[in-house]
Amino acid sequence: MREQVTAAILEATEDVIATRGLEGASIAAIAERAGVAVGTLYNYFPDRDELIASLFKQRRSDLAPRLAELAHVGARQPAERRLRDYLDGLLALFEEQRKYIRVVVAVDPGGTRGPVLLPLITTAIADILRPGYGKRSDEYAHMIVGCLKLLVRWRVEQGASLAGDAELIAHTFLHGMVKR
Amino acid sequence: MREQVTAAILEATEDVIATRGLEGASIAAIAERAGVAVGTLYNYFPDRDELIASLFKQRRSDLAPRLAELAHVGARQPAERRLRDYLDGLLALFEEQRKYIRVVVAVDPGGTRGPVLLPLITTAIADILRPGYGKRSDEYAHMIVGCLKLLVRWRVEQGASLAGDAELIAHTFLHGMVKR
Amino acid sequence: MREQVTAAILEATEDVIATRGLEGASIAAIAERAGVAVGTLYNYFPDRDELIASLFKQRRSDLAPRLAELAHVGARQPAERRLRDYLDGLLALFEEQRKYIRVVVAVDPGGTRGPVLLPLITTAIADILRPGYGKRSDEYAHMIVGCLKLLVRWRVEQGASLAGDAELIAHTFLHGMVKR
Amino acid sequence: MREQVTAAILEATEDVIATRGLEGASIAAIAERAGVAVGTLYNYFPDRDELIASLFKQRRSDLAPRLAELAHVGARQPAERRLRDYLDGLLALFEEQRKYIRVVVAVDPGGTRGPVLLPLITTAIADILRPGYGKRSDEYAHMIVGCLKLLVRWRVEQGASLAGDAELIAHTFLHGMVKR
DNA sequence: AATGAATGAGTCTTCATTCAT
DNA sequence: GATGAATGAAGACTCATTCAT
Repeated sequence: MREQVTAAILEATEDVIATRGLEGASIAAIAERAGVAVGTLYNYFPDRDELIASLFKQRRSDLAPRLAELAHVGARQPAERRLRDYLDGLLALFEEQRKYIRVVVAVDPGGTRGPVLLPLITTAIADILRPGYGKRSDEYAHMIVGCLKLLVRWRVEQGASLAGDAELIAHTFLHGMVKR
Repeated sequence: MREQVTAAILEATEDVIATRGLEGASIAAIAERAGVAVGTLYNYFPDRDELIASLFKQRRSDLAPRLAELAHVGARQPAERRLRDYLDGLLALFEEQRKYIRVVVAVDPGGTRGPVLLPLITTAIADILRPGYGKRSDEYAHMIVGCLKLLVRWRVEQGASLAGDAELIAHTFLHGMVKR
Repeated sequence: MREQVTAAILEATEDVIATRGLEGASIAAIAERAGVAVGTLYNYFPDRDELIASLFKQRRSDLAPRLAELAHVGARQPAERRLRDYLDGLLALFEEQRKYIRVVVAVDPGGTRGPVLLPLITTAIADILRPGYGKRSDEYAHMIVGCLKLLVRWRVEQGASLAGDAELIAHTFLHGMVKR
Repeated sequence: MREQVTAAILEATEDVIATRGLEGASIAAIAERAGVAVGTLYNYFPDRDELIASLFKQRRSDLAPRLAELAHVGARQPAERRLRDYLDGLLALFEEQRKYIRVVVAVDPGGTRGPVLLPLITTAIADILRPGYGKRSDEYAHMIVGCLKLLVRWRVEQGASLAGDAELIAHTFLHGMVKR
């Protein structure tokens, strides 16, 4: 019961941030979207910062194990294969979590106060690349995540699907862009 | 004289946004950083929105012609060569404008209210790529700009130099990552 | 409930304007007089202008029908009789609304932004006089209202009663001043 | 020299108050109208209140002796004759000082902070009436001044002349309104 | 436990006043 | 003396947070 209200509030928060941005996410707006009174929010979260942080924490704790799993799949495989598979799984996850991903690509920066999703992914990719790409792997990881973020943001803005983007990114980083 | 104060205020604004983000850039904070009284800001800018917009407009009007020039260099060259040169020039520009670039990579999204730098670059890159890469060029352009943004943000956070990053990005997109 | 708070705020506004004038009626002063916090005012009125306009609107919509009624009483009577009766009713109304009348006599001018009470009265008196006094009735109406305003302001300042003033004004305008 | 600048500033103040009202008479507006810098005003007047008070004081010290003279004319005459003459002289004075009179009829209330012209006139009229009208003379004086004020304000708004108004008021108070 | 009105600290903005040139 | 940019106190308004019901 308490769980359900908590979940509803977090979902409302996600909605409002996705729609109006972090600054537009006033307590009043969130409460309205959640269909509860302002005071009720404060029965579930101590303050606005904590509420927003909770959204990130919640989604992260949903996604982190799945990301971890993705990262460990085929640990014996060559880096190229693992990258491909990781991106594949990642974008499937994104497609499934479209709403939250809108938040992620809209908000990211800001140290520990943001969704800490992209840093997580960056680390995972760096780890995947390390065996084959050595000290460059951190740079590549940041580059890949940058790609991912802006490409996905663009897709989301256009209401387009993410299908094919894993392959697009993987191929580009492994072999370069494809001439027509 | 008036020019100098205007410039100092814009620089203070840039500083504060780079440090505390757009929302942390209160009039009081900017005035303090600029070493002037609050009221003085209002002798130079009609209100906060206009002040911030002016920063973007100013920097853009400094950078836009140089970006345009970069985009036109070697128009007869093959796309690969042009991309390399463009990124090269771009990162030199970034290095020169480090402070403002911190703002750009920290703030970017947000329609016409932000620095409109990255969209400008995205378009330029797409134009460069179009001859060789056809309909994929928009996707590639977004990807490259994503790379650029996160890589640069990372460099800036670490206080590292951007030298070599143009080559890194260009090579990666043209040929894929380099195995060690 | 909401009605009561609204009424209390309007009354506080009336009080403060009567005491310190329109310019002295700061939001802080009104809130303090009303015994509520500043923010509370904004739960009831969108901004200061609207608050003050509401006071005028409210009082006017209370008084306007009664004024209209007064104006129509004895429509068949001769102008002299009607004027006497109108002033009689008017001053009874004033006596009853002493507080608001302080505002009216302190503030009046200023187009549609003020209490629009005196213009209303001027028109009514001009209409009453027209049959007997022709084109002079507008001048007489302004004169009578001027009399009324300064006489009432004087009475209010002295804490004196308005009883007898209707007769005083009516007699003066009908027959001239009375020698002792 | 100093006199001339002082006079110019006071005239500018008068102008601005007549045009935009007391609240619209900002230091900046007055300085602009006077064609001097803001700082210059403060070489002539210690602060805004003093500046405005000086305008009133100045005009009053111009007008007071003339009013006093008017009040003493025909001291042996009967009250009726004196009232007529006083109003006659007064309105001639008003016509001559149209600009300042706009200020007077626009601003009046506010104790000693306003132009103290009307109270002066009220006293004079009461004194004139006292012999013939006894204890009523104060009331009549306030009434006459009220008449005067609103009638003049109305004339000024309409850009009309004040000729005939002295006779109009005098006759009305002596004999009542004239039927057509 | 839910409600939503009340609260008041924090922001933006204005403008009388000062003071270096 | 004149100038007008700089100053900062004061006022309007917002919104996260509290609390009586």
